[in-house]
Amino acid sequence: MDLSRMDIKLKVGQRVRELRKQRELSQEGLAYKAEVDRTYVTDIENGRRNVSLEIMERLINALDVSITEFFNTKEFRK
Amino acid sequence: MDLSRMDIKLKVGQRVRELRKQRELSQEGLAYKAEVDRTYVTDIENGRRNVSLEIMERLINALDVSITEFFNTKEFRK
DNA sequence: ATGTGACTCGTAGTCCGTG
DNA sequence: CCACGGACTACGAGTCACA
Repeated sequence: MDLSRMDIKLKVGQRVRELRKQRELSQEGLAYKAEVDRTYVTDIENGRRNVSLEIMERLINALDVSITEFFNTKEFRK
Repeated sequence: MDLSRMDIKLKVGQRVRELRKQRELSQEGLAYKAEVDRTYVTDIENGRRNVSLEIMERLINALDVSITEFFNTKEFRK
């Protein structure tokens, strides 16, 4: 898979899923912590939503990671 | 200034401005490269807009920096 | 427990100006 | 060159029934 050409929504979605699983959270659990709808998390993880900064912040906080860490993977390094 | 409590929109706005000035671009020049509206860049830099991922990607590309690097500052490390 | 289509409603994002 | 405002359109936020 060519990471450099993958859509940013997909990259973010995969990163959310990766971190969520590391924390052993369900989509429902993450949704609760981030105060968003369960089905919205599904959409985000599957790259179907063009999320805004404020939602990103809530997800990242709920995943208990810094913004820097969230984007510190090879997928985001181009 | 307490960086940890500063809103993500303000942090992003400041980072855009910082990188834009390093590149010696005007807001208009950046807007042109990122294919967004001139007035929208003003609002973003001043932390008034809740930008989406796709617009973020366009701005970051226009600033010629990776996503990882964009968020790799102490403001985003919490 | 996750995924999907179809919604409503507010705001993201554009375009016209001003000082 | 930048900040700001008004008016507009497109799309993100947020929810639901159903699978």
